Amino acid sequence: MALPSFSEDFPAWYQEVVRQADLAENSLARGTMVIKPDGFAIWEAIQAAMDRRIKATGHRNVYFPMFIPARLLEKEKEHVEGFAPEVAVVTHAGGEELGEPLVVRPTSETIIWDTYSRWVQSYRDLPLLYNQWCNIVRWELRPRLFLRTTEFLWQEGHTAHETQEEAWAETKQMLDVYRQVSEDVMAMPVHMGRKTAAERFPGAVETLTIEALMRDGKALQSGTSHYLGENFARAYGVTFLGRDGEEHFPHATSWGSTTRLVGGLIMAHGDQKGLRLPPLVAPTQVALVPILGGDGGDDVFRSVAELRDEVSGLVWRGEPVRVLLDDREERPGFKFADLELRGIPLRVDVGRRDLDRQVVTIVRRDDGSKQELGRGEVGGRIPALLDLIQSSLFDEALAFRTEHTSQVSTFDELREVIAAGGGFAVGAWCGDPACEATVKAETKATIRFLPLEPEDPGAPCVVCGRPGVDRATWAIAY
RNA sequence: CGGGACGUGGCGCAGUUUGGUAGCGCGCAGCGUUCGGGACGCUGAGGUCGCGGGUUCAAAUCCCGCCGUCCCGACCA
Repeated sequence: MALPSFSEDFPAWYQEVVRQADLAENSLARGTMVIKPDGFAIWEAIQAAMDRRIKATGHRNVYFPMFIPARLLEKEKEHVEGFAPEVAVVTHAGGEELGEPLVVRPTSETIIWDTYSRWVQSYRDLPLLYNQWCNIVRWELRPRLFLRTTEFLWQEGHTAHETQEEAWAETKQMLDVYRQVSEDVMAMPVHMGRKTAAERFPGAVETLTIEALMRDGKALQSGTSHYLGENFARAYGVTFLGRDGEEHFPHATSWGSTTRLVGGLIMAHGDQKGLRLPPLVAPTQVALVPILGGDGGDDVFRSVAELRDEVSGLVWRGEPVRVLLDDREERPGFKFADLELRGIPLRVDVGRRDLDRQVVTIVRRDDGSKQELGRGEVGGRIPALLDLIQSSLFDEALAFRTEHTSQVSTFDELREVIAAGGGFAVGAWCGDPACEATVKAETKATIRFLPLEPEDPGAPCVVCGRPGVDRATWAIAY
């Protein structure tokens, strides 16, 4: 496979690597994908880390149905401005006509808030802190494996609170959970910020986002957390009797992260040889390659099998080290290239020459460096090397982001940054959606985020020259 | 839904202009030589040429209709 350079052909590189590394493939149904075992293992690792943190912040998991009565959507359309999802209507199932048409949920607010109306009566019932792991269907005209598909897996949290302050704190708290998983687990640095009205989730009062930078200079929205105000409570008639004896609407939040994170992971770390997986999410952390040439292959193989048993007994960050003995009937050179394509963090080569000298060769995927270790010390070194790779990938991605972030003070400068291969362009904005739209129309760049709290940029708007009211970060987005 | 390309073994393609026995590379199977950075030789399996109709002695090739896929826009996490 010829790996294109990032700047020229990154999406092609991406699709090709996803396919060859055997993570996912297009399904027969347009726009849907099959997630293959290694791709799913990466998702499971992200999911497990996310789920732990969601539970640690006091939330419990529930499940709401995927198919909901069509009439519920009508209710929501009446009350929530801009909410007009196109949905799949199901009239038959299991060979029978349904008594009333169902729709595939576009988002779950509808069924959840209809349910919450029956769960809430008093301030004593609040807060409701619920999360669900499920799949969701949205018609995407131009699918890209993991990044944009018709069906995807996600987590969505839906909470109801007594006060605005509490709901807003929840919104920010869950955004920080997303930041933690992205940075600490996936080694993918993200910015936390606030969306402009144009980019906001319909029905939300405020949408917060984490934005990551991919290696082709495009931004990826990797998770969102919404403060919904009283909008959904009003739409579904959810009220509670407050401490003051009066009837109130609860303040709501919702937040979600998806299998898109797997796509972000691939594009944040990948290089021209393929994937580079952070050890914490790598389905295989250490690959052992026996080099069997000539005589004495049996001895080499026996030695590698012993090493496999030793390494699989190691514990790294609370879990057994995931090790693979690559006993495929292929030449070593093929295996080296293939294991690199799959992004396996560490590779250990053992051949006749090593065996004679009681050493092994250990190779890091992140920087390609090789070192010789004594056969007896290799096991002891592996946890420290996994730590090093985990942190190096983060540092490298952070350095990349810093290099690809520019301060701009004029529209020309903004245009130049976007045209010159992308990255983030940071500058003053007057707050007028018209200026935002102008930039989008002329450069395709959008405001990815504003600071969590409005910040006086102390400079005129990059677009129109009127006084700036906020500091905006522009980029081309996936 | 607008603009553009393309449908030929599992994958990638040639062949279509000018109709005449369906080919190449990769992959796959067997055997042998190899094995420290994507090996090589020999043998072999695998295709109603997207679907339907028409023209013709003869259609992957020409004509008509349909279906599907991909790329660029709009939409989106």
